[in-house]
Amino acid sequence: MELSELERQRAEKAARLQEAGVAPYPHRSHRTHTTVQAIAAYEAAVAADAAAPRVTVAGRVVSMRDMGRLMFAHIEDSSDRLQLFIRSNELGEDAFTLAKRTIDLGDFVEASGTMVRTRTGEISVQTETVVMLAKAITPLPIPKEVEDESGAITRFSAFADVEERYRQRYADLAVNREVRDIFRVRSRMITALRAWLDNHDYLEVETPILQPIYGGAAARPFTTYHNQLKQNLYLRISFELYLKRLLVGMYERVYEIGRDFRNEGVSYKHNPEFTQLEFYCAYTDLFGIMETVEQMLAYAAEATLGSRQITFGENTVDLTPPFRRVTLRDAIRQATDIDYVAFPTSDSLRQEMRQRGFNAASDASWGHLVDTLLGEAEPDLIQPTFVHDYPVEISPLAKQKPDDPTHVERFEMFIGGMEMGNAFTELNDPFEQEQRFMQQGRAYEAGDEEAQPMDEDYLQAMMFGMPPNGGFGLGIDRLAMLFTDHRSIRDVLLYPHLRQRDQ
RNA sequence: GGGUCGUUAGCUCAGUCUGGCAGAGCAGGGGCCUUUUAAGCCCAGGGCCACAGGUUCGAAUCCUGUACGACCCA
Repeated sequence: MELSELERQRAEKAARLQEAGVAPYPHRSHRTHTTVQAIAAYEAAVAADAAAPRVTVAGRVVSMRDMGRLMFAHIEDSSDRLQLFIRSNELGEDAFTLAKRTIDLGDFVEASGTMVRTRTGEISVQTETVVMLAKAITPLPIPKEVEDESGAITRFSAFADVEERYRQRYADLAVNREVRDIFRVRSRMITALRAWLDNHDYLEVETPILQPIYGGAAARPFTTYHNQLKQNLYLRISFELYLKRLLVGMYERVYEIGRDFRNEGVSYKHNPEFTQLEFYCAYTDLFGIMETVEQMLAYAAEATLGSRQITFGENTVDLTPPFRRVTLRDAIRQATDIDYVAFPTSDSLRQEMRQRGFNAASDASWGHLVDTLLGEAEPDLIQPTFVHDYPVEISPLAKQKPDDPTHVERFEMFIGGMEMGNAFTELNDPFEQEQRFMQQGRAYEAGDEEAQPMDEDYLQAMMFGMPPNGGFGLGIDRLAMLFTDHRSIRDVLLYPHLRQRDQ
């Protein structure tokens, strides 16, 4: 390890401790109270007119004010901050000097003493012993901050470099408490979704991440190789086909929460690996799924945030059922004035789009052009909206509408101007499914790299009989963006993908 | 993939337009201080100005390219 000047100074302090017979990295802590518990214990003692409690607290040193033979410091644990009131009177001359000379901002320490209120009124630990728990060598960019009467915190030169925050998330989390809260909300949200599904007789399952054939979504996969089997494998792009096989196996309600991988661009709403929730339910259809999703999301919002109204940027999103329903045709008509049904070939639709000033790639299929048009409508879909009835060309796993075989029973759900989920009345006719796969194969031959490959085993499963069912896939990261009011998927991923940097 | 902007001390940033000794606050080091909370005061440090090349007597600054990132567009 090559140490910087500041790191070298701190390493010397660790050595100084060792010389004084004190371990800079002792094995154990003897904490009796979290900072929140210590404060609560003091307030309870005051209320009961009892003696102030003795505590041992532990945490990271986040501020220090050296007054000579007296010093103030704040430590922070995962519950809160607490002031240490450290005097040579209590510690004794030698211990006080050692503490002063060896403790830096960022160190983990443990302090024992009696709870007191200082002259300015702050509840503190009147420290009798202070022990190093873990010496920090690299200085953390711990900002100075001031809290006003309303509790609002003003930060001075906070650690804010976005790239460094993502690359060294541990440092970001260590110094930016509000970042820690993002991932607490994310965790509570997933817990709530899981609880809702568990309480509605859904079985949580785990299906393969390494797959011999990828499928279930329109995306390019990551490819890997199994050395011993001498076989190419793909990282899954969705769980869909494996979950629906389980309905053949007589489970009626299944779900999985896990990671999907798509070999595509990185953006504020795309990461190469992302978390997905998919569930499938037998004996229901697209419209049953809509109601299920409404109930599940309303519950998740309430359980996570205590409200169905969610602040997202300048908007307030209301997750109270029912959600708005609009056909894809109407949504696109409203946003672009184009009725794509009137332009049933890629050439005619492309011409119409270009005439009206929209971008239309020359090599795009008709289905992709419709998808491009939907992109025009997307930013305005702020309140929860089920956009339903999709062209069959871009929906090879969904069942056709009984009265219109050019369209399928499918919806995409939009909230906050983002696509959040995708659902079908699932196709369970093996002969029709085979035709759809073959059509996808032709699309692939024509250059559509996102077309879905034939999956013989999936067809075999369906040949045994698959009950009618509906299914739904939800982008967990995007829902987390909504729940935490963040605009970039990177803000809700602990370790977002970044390009590798030299050194 | 294209465009715009950014990269200067451990952190947050000036300095770049108009080329001329590398700056501030915080953090760190030495000293003073027994009720502070962005504590205060005194002293002395700390730099591959992202990287490579070019122009120039002289480049953090101008030009070209590269890397990484942010935002916008596709």
